[in-house]
Amino acid sequence: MPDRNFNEASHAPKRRRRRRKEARPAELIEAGLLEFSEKGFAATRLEDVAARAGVVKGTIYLYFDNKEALFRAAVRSNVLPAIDSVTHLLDAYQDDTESLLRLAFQTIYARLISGEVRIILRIVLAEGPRFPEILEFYHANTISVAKRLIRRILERGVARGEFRADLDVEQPLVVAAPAIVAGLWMTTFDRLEPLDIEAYSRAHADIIMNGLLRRP
Amino acid sequence: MPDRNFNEASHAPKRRRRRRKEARPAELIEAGLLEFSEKGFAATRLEDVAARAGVVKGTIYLYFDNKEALFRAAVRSNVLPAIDSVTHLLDAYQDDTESLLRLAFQTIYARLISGEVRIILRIVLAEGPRFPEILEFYHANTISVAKRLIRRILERGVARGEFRADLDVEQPLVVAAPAIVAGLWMTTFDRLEPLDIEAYSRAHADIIMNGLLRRP
Amino acid sequence: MPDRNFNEASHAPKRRRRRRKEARPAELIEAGLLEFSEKGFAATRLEDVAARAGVVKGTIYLYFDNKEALFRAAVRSNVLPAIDSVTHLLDAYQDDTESLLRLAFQTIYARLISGEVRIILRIVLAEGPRFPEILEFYHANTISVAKRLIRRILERGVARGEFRADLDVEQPLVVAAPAIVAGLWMTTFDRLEPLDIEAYSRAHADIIMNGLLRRP
Amino acid sequence: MPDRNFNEASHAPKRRRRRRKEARPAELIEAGLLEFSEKGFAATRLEDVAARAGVVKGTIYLYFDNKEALFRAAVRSNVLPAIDSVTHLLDAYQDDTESLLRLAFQTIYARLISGEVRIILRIVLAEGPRFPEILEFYHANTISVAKRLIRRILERGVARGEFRADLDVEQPLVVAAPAIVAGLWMTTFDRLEPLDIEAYSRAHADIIMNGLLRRP
DNA sequence: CATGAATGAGCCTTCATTCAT
DNA sequence: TATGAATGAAGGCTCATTCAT
Repeated sequence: MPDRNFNEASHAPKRRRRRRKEARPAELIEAGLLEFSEKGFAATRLEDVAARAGVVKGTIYLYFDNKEALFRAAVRSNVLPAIDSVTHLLDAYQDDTESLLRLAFQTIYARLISGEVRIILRIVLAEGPRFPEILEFYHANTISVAKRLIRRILERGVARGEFRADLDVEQPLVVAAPAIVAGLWMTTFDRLEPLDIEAYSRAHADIIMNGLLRRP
Repeated sequence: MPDRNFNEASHAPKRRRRRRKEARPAELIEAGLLEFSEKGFAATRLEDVAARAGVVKGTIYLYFDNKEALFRAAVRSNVLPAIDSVTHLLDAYQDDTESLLRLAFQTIYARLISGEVRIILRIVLAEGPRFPEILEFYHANTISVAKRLIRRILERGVARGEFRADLDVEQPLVVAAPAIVAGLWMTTFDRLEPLDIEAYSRAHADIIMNGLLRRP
Repeated sequence: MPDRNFNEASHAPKRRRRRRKEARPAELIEAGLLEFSEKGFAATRLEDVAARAGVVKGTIYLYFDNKEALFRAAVRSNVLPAIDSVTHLLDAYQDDTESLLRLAFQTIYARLISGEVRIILRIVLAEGPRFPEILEFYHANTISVAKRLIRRILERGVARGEFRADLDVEQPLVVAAPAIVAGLWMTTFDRLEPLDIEAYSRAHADIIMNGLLRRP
Repeated sequence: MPDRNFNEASHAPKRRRRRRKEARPAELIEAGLLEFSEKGFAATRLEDVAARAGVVKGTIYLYFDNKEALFRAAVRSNVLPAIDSVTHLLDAYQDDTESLLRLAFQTIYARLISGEVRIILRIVLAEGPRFPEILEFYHANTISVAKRLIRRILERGVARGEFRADLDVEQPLVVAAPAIVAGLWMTTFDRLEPLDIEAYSRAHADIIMNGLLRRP
């Protein structure tokens, strides 16, 4: 049970009023994210979300119009940050493209392990068909950006003569796919057959790099 | 003319719409498969499943104990056949491993396009966490078998000196991952950004093969 | 499971046609009686009744219009016979009234133990309020007759100077009540606290006889 | 669907019918008690119970887990108080045992007429076989206590030389039976043949007392 | 006569949503 | 802001009843 005893305190010990106004929804979004990812949209009960956030059911409606609004907010919440960090990498990079791509892989796997990204990914795949809007949003803000990113790396490698000249740079998804599958695996089959993420990511980088690099 | 119903019978004879005498359970499973994949388990209404199969709600219970039993049956229905065809390929193969793997890729993509496999895959990923039993079943009967298959191909390649000696044959998932991602893409983002499955699968085979083969 | 294999036999091995026509409903009534007494009217499933009689659900409708009709038939079935035997006793009796009443008690308890009577009694008490018709029927054919019977015995005892002159012969129910309670006990609390029916019926006869007889 | 109070209502703010601020569960139990006794457990519709209590169906589930829980609560509600009052009688009694027993009879009949006790008794007898738990509870808290009570009175009478020495004090049920039967009669056959409760209870006390007392 | 597949109405139960406090 | 009691609309499941075979 989270702390709920600072409510009646006349002087909030921590946050200013302006912050509090955003603190509550954030808690609800966080709680919603977890519930939705565990149960799916339809099977998630707002009562459980509320309990997880330490409030009662009705309180949710102070911040969100309805269940779907909360769902959308939850999905949107953690999407953007995941991309930016990788994007900046590329712009300023000076070294050879192999190490750049390996760096990108490292970043991706680090994020996969953290959990947030995995959860959202699974939710989007699971509920996407019923929420085209979310699908669109996720595609535009995550998938599409990530694809473009990989593609630019591929183009860079080809342009600099590092990658094979006959590479189809239009298919960056192929290059990233093993990481995506790893993320899905960790939210599904991992309990049945744990994935050695270390060895897996090494094999991923190894095979793909080998497949991309120009033969000497 | 029947001197029996001379009374107040004002209603038409109301002939039952009799379908082809196909197996009922199979029709229901088929209908369930589609509904579940569209809406997810919780949001699927048995009434809709029944309607899709041309019967009424109650009829489902003549063949399945409850909603979950139907769900399980739907998932199980199309799992087994998908594997066998590929397995046989390997046992009798005589040619070089590259062409063997390319053949395997071809088979995989052909199945992905057909739809059935894709649907099940998405359902399992989406609802898996709430149905450990199904996850287990699918893992044991599909994922696991497929992984082992790819691994044997990799081992064959290495053993015959065709693939790189330092290849980590313990990570066959990396090799197959792009195909899995393609399958998922087609059930989610394809409407937003259609995947050129031809080019994609070519790039997949191209990059991976290049990554696996020994350098001359 | 009763025999169901004589159905397709072209030559019925046992009964003539006329008998069979009554044999089936009797089986259903018997089965219904048991089910109704165990579960009550509403909770009894015709499927269970049918199974108990070795037929399928639909067959019941060949003999009874609906569930209620079967229920009525079941209740009626074993009512009449229970009374007659006692009635005849009285008419021809020559001995003293004490032994006559003791004989009646014996008969009543013998029947209580057999079960049929008990079951019906419980059903009538349980479902009576919703089936006034049955209540009426049972009252007219069983309760009322039994009451009149006891009353006549009481009157006989008073008339012959054997029973107390100030006895209220209008309340025969008081005299029979312990037997009724015994019957109910055996269908309800007996598992929790078994009734020593021997000692109980002796105490019943003892106390009541003592209460009825004239003081010397 | 949503707000409907701004529309065609000419006036009337449509205030919720707010009952007296009585305890909700108690109202529901009261309503349930009546419905169950009229229709039996299976045939009782929670919608009717709710309507009787002035709420909607769903409200019941705020206080009770399910139909059965409500049923149990209804049975329990009126059991305990019914016993205590009689128990106290015995402990402090100083007078002769005949008047003590007559007093006990009076109390019992007074309660029978009030209705609550009768209703519960009938419910327990009717639904008992399907609710062993309730049967047990009722037996332990009512039947058993009442039996012990009567027995103690009988023992007192015998010990003081007031009742016959050869009395079987192990069968107190025989002594109380006529009252039980009266209670059942009033919930079943009374409409068909009204019971003169005055005369009946007098006959009961008269015969039983006569049967118990030592002959001079 | 009997079957068994199918129907359709009904009820229990859940839960998103509302609202007076 | 937050609560919690209450609502009302579904949806899962059951089962009496029907009917073609």
